[in-house]
Amino acid sequence: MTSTMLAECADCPIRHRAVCALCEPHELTLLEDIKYYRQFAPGDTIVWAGEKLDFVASVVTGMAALNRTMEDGRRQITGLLLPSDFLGRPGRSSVRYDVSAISDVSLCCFRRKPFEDLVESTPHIGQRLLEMSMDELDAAREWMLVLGRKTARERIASLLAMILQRETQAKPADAGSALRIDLPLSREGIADCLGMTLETVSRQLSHLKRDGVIQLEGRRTVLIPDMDQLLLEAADDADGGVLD
Amino acid sequence: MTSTMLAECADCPIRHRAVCALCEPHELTLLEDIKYYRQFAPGDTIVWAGEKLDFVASVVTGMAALNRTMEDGRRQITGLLLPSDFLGRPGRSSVRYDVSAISDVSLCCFRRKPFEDLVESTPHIGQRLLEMSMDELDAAREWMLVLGRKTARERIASLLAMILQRETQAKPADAGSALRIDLPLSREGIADCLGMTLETVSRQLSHLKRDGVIQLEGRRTVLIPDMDQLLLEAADDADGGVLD
DNA sequence: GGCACGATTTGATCCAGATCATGGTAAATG
DNA sequence: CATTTACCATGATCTGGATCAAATCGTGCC
Repeated sequence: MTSTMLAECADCPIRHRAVCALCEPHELTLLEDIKYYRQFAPGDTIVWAGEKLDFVASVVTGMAALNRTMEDGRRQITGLLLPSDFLGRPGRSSVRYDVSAISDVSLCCFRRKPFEDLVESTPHIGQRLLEMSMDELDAAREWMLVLGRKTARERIASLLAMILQRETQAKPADAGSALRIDLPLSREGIADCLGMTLETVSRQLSHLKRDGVIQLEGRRTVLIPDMDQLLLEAADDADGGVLD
Repeated sequence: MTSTMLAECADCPIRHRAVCALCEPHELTLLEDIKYYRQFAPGDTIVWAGEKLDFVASVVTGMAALNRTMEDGRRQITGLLLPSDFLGRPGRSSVRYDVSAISDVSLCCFRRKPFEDLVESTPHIGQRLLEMSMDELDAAREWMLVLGRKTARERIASLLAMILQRETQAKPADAGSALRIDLPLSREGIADCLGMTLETVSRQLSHLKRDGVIQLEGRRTVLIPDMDQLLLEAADDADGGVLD
C-alpha cells in the first residue's frame, strides 16, 4: 500500500506519504500557498519540547529524532523520522519531546490553521493521517518490546532491521546483493534509541561483526550479507510481512 | 477536554470518549444496529495476535492489556486499555499483539464494515479517532522513556502515577484524602508492563512502602499519601499538565 | 602532510536487577 | 474445616550491561 501511494505521487513535487493524499490535482493547487520548505543540518533542533508550533510537516529527506530528556541528562529517542514521516499534531501545537536533525533534513511544512481546515474539509486526508498515526502507534509498541525485553545484541539487530525495512520499502533494493545501511546515527544516538550506553553499542556491533552477521565499513556504514540472519538475531517473529 | 466529553455524554448508554463523538442524537439511533456488548473475565484472551477481527471496540469497564510475546516466553505489555480506550484498527483487521482481560472487562463493539462507513461519512468521528490515536502515540512514547531509561524504582512510581492520573481524570477524586489504587494487575503483570521481573517489582514496592511513598493494603490495593512525592519518585518532569 | 580533537574501540571493574531458592499468606476447592 | 494452589515477600547469588579508563581511529583544518 505504502509503495503504491508513493508511485501514485510520481508527479508530485513532494514525494512522501503524508502529502500524497493531498496530491490530487485540486488539492495540490490549493496547497501551494500554505506549504513551504525548511532545511536543517545535523544536530539542529527542529522543535523544542513545549514550544508552540505553527506548522505541521512531513519529512522529505534525511533523518530526525524525537528525544525525551530527563533533568539529569538521561535521554531516550522515542522515534525516528524518516522520509514520508509526519511531524506535528493537528489540533495540538506543542509536544513534550524535542525533535532534532540527525542528518541533513528537509521538511515540507504546512501552516497549521489552513492545514487543519484542509483536514476538516477533506476526509481523505484525515483518513490518511489516521492510518499513518496508527502505523506509528504499532511501531512504537513494537519498540516497547525491544526496550523492555530484548538483550543488547538483539536490540542492535532490531534497530538495523527496522531501518533496513524502512529504507527498502521506500527503494525496493536489488535482491541478492548485500544490503547496505548508511547509518546517520552516532554510537551515542544508537544507544539513546535502544536504552543502552554507547560502549555497549560499540561492543555489540563488534561482536556481530566478529560473528559474520554484519560488516562494518568506516564508522557509519553497515553491510548486511544475510537479512534472514539479522532477523534471527533480532529475535523478531518470522513474519515481518504486512498484515491484512 | 476529556472530562468535558464525558459530561456531554451523560445520557449516552455508552459512557466513554470513543463513542461520545457518536452519541449525538442522530448517530446514536443509527448505531443501535451495528453495536453490541461483550464481557470478559480476568485472564480471558479478547483478541489473539494475527486473528482477523470483524469489530472495533471501546472499553466500557475494566482493564485489558496488549501483549507482545516472544517465542521463548519473554513478554511485554505494550499498552493498558482502560475505560474509554479504543481497541482495534479501522482499515486493518489484525494486529501483531494479543489483547487479554486483566480484570472483568466489558466492551462496546462495533461491526467493522458499518463502522468504517460511519467514519467515512462522519468526519467528526474520524477526527476524534485521530485525536485519540495521537494521544495514545504520545503515551506510548512516554512509556518508551520509562522502559529505556528509568530505574526499577522509578518505573514502579511511573506506573502508579500513570494509572492514578488515568483514574482521577475519569473520576476527579476528592483532593486532600489519600489516593487509592485498586491494582488489577498481579506482580507479574506489573513486571511485564515495566520490563522487569516480578521479584524486582515486589522488592521495589516494599522499598517504596518502607520509605513512606506508598502504603500497601492487602495484595492489590495501594494508597498514595502524597501524589507529589510519587511524581518525584517517578522522575517525571514536573508539569504533568495537559499541553495546549 | 601533520596536527588536533571528537568519535570509536577495547579493557577492567562494578552494580542494579535477574535468577535461583525458600517460606508465608490468602483465596479457592473439595 | 482441611488442603491445595496461586501469589507474594524476601534472602542468596549471579551476570549483563553500566561505569570508569585508556588507547586508536578518522576527519577536518592549517
